[in-house]
Amino acid sequence: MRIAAVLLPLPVPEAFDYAVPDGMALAAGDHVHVPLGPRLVRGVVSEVREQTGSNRRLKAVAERLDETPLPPSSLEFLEWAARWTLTPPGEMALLAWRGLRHGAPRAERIIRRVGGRQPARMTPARQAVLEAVGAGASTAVELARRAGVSTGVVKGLIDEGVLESALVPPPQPQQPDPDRPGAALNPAQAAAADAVARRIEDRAFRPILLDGVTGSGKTEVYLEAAARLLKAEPGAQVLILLPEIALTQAVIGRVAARFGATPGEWHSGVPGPQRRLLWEAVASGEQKIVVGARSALFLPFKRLRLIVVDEEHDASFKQEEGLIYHARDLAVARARIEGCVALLASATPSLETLWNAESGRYDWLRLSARHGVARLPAMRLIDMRSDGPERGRWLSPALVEAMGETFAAGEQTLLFLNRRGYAPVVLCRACGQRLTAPDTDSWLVEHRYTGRLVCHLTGFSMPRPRHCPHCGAEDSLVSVGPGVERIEEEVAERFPEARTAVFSSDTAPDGAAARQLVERMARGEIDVLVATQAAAKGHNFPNLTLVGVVDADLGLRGGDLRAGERTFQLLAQAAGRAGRADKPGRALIQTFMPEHPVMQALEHLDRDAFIEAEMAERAQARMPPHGRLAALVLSSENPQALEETCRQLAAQALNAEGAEIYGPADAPLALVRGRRRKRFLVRADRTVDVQALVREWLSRVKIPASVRLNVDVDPYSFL
DNA sequence: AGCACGCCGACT
DNA sequence: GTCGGCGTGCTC
Repeated sequence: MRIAAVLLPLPVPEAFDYAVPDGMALAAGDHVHVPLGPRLVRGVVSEVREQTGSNRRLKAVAERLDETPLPPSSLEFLEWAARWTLTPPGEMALLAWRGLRHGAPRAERIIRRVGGRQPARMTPARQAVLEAVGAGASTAVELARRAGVSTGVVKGLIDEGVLESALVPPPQPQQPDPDRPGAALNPAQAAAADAVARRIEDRAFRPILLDGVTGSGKTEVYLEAAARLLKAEPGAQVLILLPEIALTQAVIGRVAARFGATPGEWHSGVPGPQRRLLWEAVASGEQKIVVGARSALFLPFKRLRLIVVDEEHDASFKQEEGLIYHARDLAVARARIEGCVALLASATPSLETLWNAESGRYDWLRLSARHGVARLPAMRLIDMRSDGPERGRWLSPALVEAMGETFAAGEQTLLFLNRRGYAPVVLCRACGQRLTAPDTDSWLVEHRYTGRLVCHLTGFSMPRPRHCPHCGAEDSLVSVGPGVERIEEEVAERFPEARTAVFSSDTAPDGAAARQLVERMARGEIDVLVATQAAAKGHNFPNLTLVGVVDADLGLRGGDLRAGERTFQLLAQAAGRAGRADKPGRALIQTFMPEHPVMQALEHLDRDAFIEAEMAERAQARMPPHGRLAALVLSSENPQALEETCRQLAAQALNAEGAEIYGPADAPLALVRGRRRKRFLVRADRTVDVQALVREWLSRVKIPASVRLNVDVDPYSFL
């Protein structure tokens, strides 16, 4: 008798065994329905083996589903990732077949013009429809929406034979043409592309760091390497991972221009049916190039030969909610399992990656020259203790003066402040209380455009009240500190003639809105753009010559491990926006601690010195990348159960050689949505298997159902 | 995650 | 005397 191990989307530590009914052809990777208690659930077979001893009576697999199976390397990757992140393997597997939740898109009914036929009677509504349809084709609903008329007008034109409707099947993946001429590469780019291509030809696992300053042309390098791969091996597949959905459109455009074919697009914003189509095309090998966010890592590639992790240092690769994983680390693991190249690209690589490059575990390719004639911006620190603005203002005289010069020259300014909304804190002048979301410790942020107070942690929001909710005083609430909206207000006061805009996840909530803002900026329709990190990444504004960092110290407060590293990366990237074309740029950085190593490194654009100092500090503290961390966050609505669980965990904390367990401590946000939160931190030397240590520790303590435990291996956020 | 089992308050 | 609240525990 044969046994199938089946991964089920449950919080259980291993696959469940089922008997394979006689005559059922079943293999690893197959999708099945199996009985679980009183119900039938869906799962994926991880292994089929012969029964050895008849120990237990097993239930039988109910049904093999007619779906594309997961390829063996996908399964292997999932199981490895589950062990690495201490996630139940079935829940990890769910990420891989989530793309199958929807059916494939059905053939779509589209409307198009018939020859040059004109309607017998022209009306303004009909005119609008004919203009909207132009030479292209679209659905009736979409067409009517664009023309601003009802679908009845469209129908009338169809009846008259001016328009016709036709069924078009969903599009097939477009095949990239690697023989199209690419961009002309400078010698450094050509050498790097050649080095990557040769590693790919080795057909072996190899991580490569592509380390190049902003504007040095890293994208061209990896597209050229991909072209050489696709030419040599037409069945090869390439995955390009990006930290944010907002960046996908730009890269998709670059890929399309290089290869004459739109790549597959994978992220949460893509509609379900389209995702199903891409999933199948990736599994069959039809889809050669995929551009996506971190979850694209779980696609069922048939012959993955190159994984690119662009902006590899970006903290957005760390998934923080639900399943917690770092897509960059898992990308390297997937490359190892596939036996292929992982190319990590960044202008400001993470310490982890630099450490691997320095030790020779990764190849290290450097691009130093800025592409074309552009030079790095002139950096200047502004000491806010001596040269700051008057009370209630946030822009220093030096920055305002520079903005004036820039504006007078007809050039653009980017003011960078990584803080959404109008004011980060609202407090009552009468009682001194700060407003927070219900049953939560985090402060409410004032958003003046919408007139609401918003909790950025829980999503709670309310209209700005007239009375203090604590003491009832009227008109006593004051907004403390600046957000991007407040900076824009100050700019408008100081430069009434300047055209201003705010770029944050509030003003550009989706890709389309972001693209629109970027285009307006690129066309020169905005003089001063006030932006959060949403605009710091990857956009090129030729007429932008001044970058002002409003509060450079923001990311350094709160004292988490990577505060310095992250601040350097973010601000170096923001400053790098200035002066990309032939105009010299400058960056002014407002700080209360100009002597801080991060500020010194920024002023002198001396990344290497900063990295060296930071690395030495980490080595001293035996922190990553010189050591490893894991965080356990326990939360519960029941304070007694939480206390008791923490007490037991603390009592069972094992003292292994080269590892320490700290805690329990109140998590920095000790109360979220009515749940109290406690935290343990494990620090270990690199020689210690942290996952095994945590697994062993947790096996000794029974966690009651009322207490939720989140294990975060290699934590990034310290909330 | 579901779903059942199990032990204490308001109803025909 | 039952219906049902959700706390606890198990599912191959």
